Amino acid sequence: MKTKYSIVKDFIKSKILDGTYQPHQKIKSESELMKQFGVSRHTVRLAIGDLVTEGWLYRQQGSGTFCADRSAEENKNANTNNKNIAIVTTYISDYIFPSIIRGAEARLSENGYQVSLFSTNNDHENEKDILMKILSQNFDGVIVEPTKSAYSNPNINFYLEMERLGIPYLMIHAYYDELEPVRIIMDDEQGGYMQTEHLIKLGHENILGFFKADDAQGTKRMKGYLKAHREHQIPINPNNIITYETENKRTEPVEKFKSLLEKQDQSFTAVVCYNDELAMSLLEVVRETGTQIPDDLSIVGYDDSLFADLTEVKLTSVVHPKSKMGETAADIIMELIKERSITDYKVKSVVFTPELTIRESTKKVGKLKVKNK
Amino acid sequence: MKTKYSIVKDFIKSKILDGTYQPHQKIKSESELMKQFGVSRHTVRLAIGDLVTEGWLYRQQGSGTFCADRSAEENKNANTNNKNIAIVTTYISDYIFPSIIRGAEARLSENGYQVSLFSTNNDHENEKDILMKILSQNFDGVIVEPTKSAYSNPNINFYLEMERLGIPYLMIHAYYDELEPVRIIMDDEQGGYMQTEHLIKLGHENILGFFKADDAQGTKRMKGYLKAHREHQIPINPNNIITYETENKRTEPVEKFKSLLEKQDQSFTAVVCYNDELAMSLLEVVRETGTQIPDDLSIVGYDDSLFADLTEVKLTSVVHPKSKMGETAADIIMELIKERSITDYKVKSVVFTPELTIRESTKKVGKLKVKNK
DNA sequence: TCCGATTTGTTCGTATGTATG
DNA sequence: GCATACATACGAACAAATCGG
Repeated sequence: MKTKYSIVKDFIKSKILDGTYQPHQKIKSESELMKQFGVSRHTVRLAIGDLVTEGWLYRQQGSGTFCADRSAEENKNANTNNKNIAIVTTYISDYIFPSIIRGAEARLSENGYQVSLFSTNNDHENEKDILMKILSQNFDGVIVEPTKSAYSNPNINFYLEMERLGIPYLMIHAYYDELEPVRIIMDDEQGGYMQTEHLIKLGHENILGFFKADDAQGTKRMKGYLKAHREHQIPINPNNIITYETENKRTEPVEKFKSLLEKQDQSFTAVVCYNDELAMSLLEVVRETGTQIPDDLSIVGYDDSLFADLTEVKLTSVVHPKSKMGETAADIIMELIKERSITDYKVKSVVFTPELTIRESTKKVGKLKVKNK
Repeated sequence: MKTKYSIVKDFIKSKILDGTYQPHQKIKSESELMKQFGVSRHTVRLAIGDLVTEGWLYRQQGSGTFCADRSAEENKNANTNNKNIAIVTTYISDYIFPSIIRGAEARLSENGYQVSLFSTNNDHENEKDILMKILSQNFDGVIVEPTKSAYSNPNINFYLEMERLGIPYLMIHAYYDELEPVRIIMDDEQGGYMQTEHLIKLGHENILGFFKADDAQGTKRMKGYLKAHREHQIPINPNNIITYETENKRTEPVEKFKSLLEKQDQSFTAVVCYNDELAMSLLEVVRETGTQIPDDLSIVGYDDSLFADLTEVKLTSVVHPKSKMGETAADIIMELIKERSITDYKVKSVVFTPELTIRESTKKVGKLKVKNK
């Protein structure tokens, strides 16, 4: 060991081992080391580079070179230098999830990460199995779309364990309130508000609202629906609010809507839908009864999905960031991994502001009432 | 990944993974690599240095740089008894892929396997990167949806290397002919035949055919289209066949269809579409020109996707097994892993027989011709 | 055994790009 | 906007090990 770079290397290493450099502490900059040892930058970089690959240091461009925290790293994950990220969603193929996954996968694989996919099928038991599996391996980070986020979660402990092990995670779409995790969400309350306000401004006063009850998005959108009514001093008819569970999403709301349409005394003129998927189902019913959209009935969707623009009646809908949300989640989980520190959720969380895309499914309320078959 | 040293690095790594460099074989010298890539020695050394620390190469001063023997190391990784399967698709979010992935994921996770997702975005370069990544880890099996399966594949070597390492893989949707892999496919020729024959039996004799040119499905469906014509002794008008590439799927066929519709002398009465996605795009055009489906024009889709049943004109379409295909692929890859033997592809391969679901978009040819705007 | 060509190892200098605070 | 710090890249020189003749 008489080469210059190995002298520099040994010097830095000894400073770490004798405690002069504590984990996450900045070490001398390259130029300082050049001066101190009277060597070229290249030599210093060789020394530091070796120590980085050996796990003693990490570099951050623009910021400096830091002492690595080797305490947590003692576990076996040191040998497998693969970068793995788990994505846990409720459903893989439904609706807008593919776009979110695509966005995340694209961004992550660009950066050399590998994506493992898990789906809970909206079941807490499955979620538990998956979290256990994730915990028993060595993922660098986890992106979670919470299962039944409106309810209390029996798997909180697994997330806490993840924190204890220093595995960063973040939640998309919604989050378990108790955890205060970093999250990438929409302002769903604002979204529900915008759906409803749009209709109110078109003169509608009797507005049906369909909301999913088992996820936080649904309850928040309903909150926005109520807020819009209150702020515009429109009385709320409790019978106008229909909630449903994910399991029954294909039957429950459709049947309730059907029976409401068939009532002689119904007088609603517009519908706020939890999402475009539901809006499509309701449009199906509407078509059968011969009701005209938007002449007889206005309808607002949510997510601005492919459906919105595809069908005969193009749907007024709230824009969902979709793949953008996936990309953002990917970027932030990578940041969290890089920092390896516990971050206040407020620092990293992102809230997307909803926008309304107005198409053909909404219209000023007219004299016409919804026709019964 | 666009830095010069990473290009050199990837090049060398790919040579190792595709079997060009065998263990202990000498690789190109630094000066040769300098010439080959037109870069400085520093850059070459950076690339090689990385690969040395990652365990792919070892250097011997005065002698050269050599491919490392990783066989011992593979065994070390092998004892991490996680069951991992990679799924490689062209696109994640498009269309019917989410259903296939869901089907496979569900079945695999039931059996304790973990699914890693990769998408090539229909680009051979990406496919190569992904195959390299898969080869450098320890996957138990790989499910591949081939990229541009109609063309010759530049990454054959990586699949051969997979075989050499005893990693079972299978292909879905289509396959690279040279490899004769186990495959889960549809009888696309039969599908194309059924689409066309259905129209012929309804009296149509002037049938447009839109086919994707860069995947095997497209060419096979076209083959079926031609066969149906021949067998029913309907003359084929070459101008009736339109092919397009995946990259242009949103523009090329639509524009060609538009210009055909606008022609004064056009006389086609039906359209065979490569898939429902295309059919939807064409329906959009049709709607703008005021042409009536199915009175003025019959149209047949393929895949029986969500779209088929969702729109105003419900689409006659060939049924695609979708999630069933994913499940089957999962079952078979698990069998292959269990057997750990080289199986004749004929034993395990599955060919789904297509069925036609007749809905509202096709009708007996009438006196009416397609109207021009 | 020595020589010379080749190949990797170490070191210096310089320049420009990019991220951070 | 600016200085700082790391990232990438080019060029050059000499040292040390290897190998064939």
